[in-house]
Formats: sequence, C-alpha cells, structure tokens
Amino acid sequence: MNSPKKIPALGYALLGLLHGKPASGYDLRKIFSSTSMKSYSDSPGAIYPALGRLQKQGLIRGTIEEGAGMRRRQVFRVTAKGLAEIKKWIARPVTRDDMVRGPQEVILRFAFSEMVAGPAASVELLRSLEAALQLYVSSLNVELKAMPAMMPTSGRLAFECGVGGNQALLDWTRYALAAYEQKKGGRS
Amino acid sequence: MNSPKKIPALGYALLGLLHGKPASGYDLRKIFSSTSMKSYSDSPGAIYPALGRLQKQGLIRGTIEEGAGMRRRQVFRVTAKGLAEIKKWIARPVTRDDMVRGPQEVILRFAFSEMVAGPAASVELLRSLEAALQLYVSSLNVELKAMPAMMPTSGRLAFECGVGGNQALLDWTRYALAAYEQKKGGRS
DNA sequence: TATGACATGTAATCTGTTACATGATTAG
DNA sequence: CTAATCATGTAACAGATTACATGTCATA
Repeated sequence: MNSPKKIPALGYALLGLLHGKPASGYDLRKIFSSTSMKSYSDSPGAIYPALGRLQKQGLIRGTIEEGAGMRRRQVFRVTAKGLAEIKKWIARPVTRDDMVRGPQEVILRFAFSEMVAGPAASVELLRSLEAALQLYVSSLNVELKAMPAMMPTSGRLAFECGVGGNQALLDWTRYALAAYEQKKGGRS
Repeated sequence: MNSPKKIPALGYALLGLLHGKPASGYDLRKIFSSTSMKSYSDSPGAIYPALGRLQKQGLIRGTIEEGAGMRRRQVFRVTAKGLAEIKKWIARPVTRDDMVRGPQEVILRFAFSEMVAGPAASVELLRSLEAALQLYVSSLNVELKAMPAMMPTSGRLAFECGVGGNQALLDWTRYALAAYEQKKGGRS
C-alpha cells in the first residue's frame, strides 16, 4: 500500500494500458510483443513482478476469472489511487533531463494523456515539451558550433544526428499542437 | 580474461572513449556528466564496476600513476583484445531490433567508427543502417494505415512521432553518406 | 586549519534478463 | 493421444542507482 515509491517506466506503461482496458498479464505481454511498444519487455520475469508491485502499492487490483470452459486468468484493473498516479505522471512538466534520456517516456505520457486526462492535458504536455525542446535544441546548437574543427567526421555527424533528431521532435510537437488547435476550431 | 561475454552499452562507451584517449575513472565520469553523452551514467557505482569488468575480461588495462605532487589515479588503456572487440561491435550489421530499442547505440557505434576502424567502416555502418531503416519505416507506415480510426488523437499522434523520428534518422543517414561521398571525391 | 574539489571505491537495493517450471485447454 | 498454445509464475544472475565511505591535495 506504500504509494510514495518511484515507479519505473514499465510500471507506467502497464498502468496506462490497464486504464484503457482491464487485462491479464498475458494480454499485456502480447501487446508489448505484437504492437509497436516493443521497446518494453514482454518477458514474464519483468511483467508479473511489475504487476505484483503495482498491486502491492494499491494502484491496480487483480481479480481471478475462472469460468467453466475457460482458462484461469487474473484480470487487473486500475484503482482510483492508480488513476491519480497516472494523472500526476502525465501532468509533470517536461524537464531537460527528460530530453537527455530520450523522448520515449514523454511520448508515452502523451500517448495516454487524452484518454486519461482529456485533450486539455495533452495540449498542456505538448506546450511543456515544446518549451523544453526549444531550450535543449538551442543549447545543442551552441555546443555544435563550439566543437573543435579537427574532430573526426563521424563524431561530428553523430552529434548532428542528435541535434536533428531533437529538431524533428520539436517540429512534430508543433504539428501536434496545430492538430489540437484545428480539432478545437472544428468543434466550435 | 573471459572474452565471450555480453558487454552492455556502457562498456562499449567506455571502450570507445578509452581508445580515443587513455583516462581514469574520474575523467570518464566527467566526460559523461559534462558533454552531451549524458545519457550514460556518471555515477561511480556504475563506472568503477564497469571498468573492473572490462579489465577482468582483458579488454582494458589500468596502471596506477602516483607522481610526486600528484593525486593517485589509475589510468586505463584499451588492450589489443579490447580494440578487436570494439571493431567487432562496430562491424555488426544493424538489425531491426536495434531500431526498436532506439538508435542511440548504433549512433554511438558510428561516432567511434572512424577513429577505430576508418572511414570505410563508417560508410559500411551507414549503409547497413539505411537498409534497416528503410524496412522499419515502411513497416511502421503500414501499421499506421492499419490503425483503427477511432483511436484517440494523442495515440495516433504519438505513433506518428515514432514514424517521423525514424524518417528523420533515415534522412540523416543519407546526408551522412553524402558527406562521406563528398569527402572521398574532394580527395581524389 | 578548515573547506571544497579531486579521486576512488563499496554496500544495499531495485529492476530486468534469461532460463526454467507448471498445468490447463484446444487442435489434429 | 500428443503437440501446440494459453497462462502463470519462480530462481539465478547481471547491471544500475543511490547513498555512503575514505583519503589526498590545494587554497583561503
């Protein structure tokens, strides 16, 4: 029942998926291995212990289904406490560290944001991401210009890859914001 | 001295840096914390054990420097065996799994490739990356078109982010290849 | 002489990987 | 009946994080 623990990325991925639809450990493994969420582990040694931890923290609750002509399976659902935890996760402002570690976790937060907390939360997250990216990209550009000219070509190109990747992400962020603006406009 | 063990990404990052210039654990920590390689841990609890493992495998060798008026420090150098290991790592063909896990490790390989194995190896790696990315991007596009239309906006946008990021990476790969072509042409 | 940066490490804990183990149900 | 798939889990191990521990050297 201890809530104030740090939840790893896999835990949030599980919470988000379970919020969308209650599922068993096996269902979740199939999602990770068959869809484009393959960056998360689909191994039972990762998922079952993770589900156990989430349950111990009171964020999900599993109920064993054992109907006739059915295999025994335990279906997990997000509790009210779990939902609050996801919302807090989504509402976190995007930091520079988030950018350094790579955008995957922020994008995961965004992917769940609309279902969990509504379009306003999605837009909020995008704005925070845009701000963080602007600073990050410009600092990378400063670093790029300061790089010694005698550096090997591949080193410089690799750095440019990082700059370009973050710039592409920034472009996407603005594109996504525009999509929400349009959606809003279309409704009114 | 056991060589046929799996080396984690941090180990290769250390090997590559040490190949460029012999350094102590503290030097390496500073590189990770001050330059744009912040995605790797700069904590002593990660780096010193990693250096110890590499040394036990015979890939690096540390010598204690203790001159007068100098603090004691252990400087590590890559051995011949270590160099062979980096080369093997760089020459690995790029797989689909490399793309799923994210391009960071492949880009790291590329960053070191020129210093360690020469421009021909860099070009070879880029070609392998280009081939892997073409397949990966087109399969993502197929998945995108097959996505149910009723999906929440943020889910679809997040997926598009992944597609766009990989497309940007593909563009960069071609740009890098062109840079090497030009370099070659400029010399002849 | 005391403060802070240099330099190296260890210990506890957590998470993920790999591999193994178990049993139920369905298809051939 | 037997093989494959469904569904769940455990055990041993490797690696990273966090926090702590130790001692040197320069400088104020």
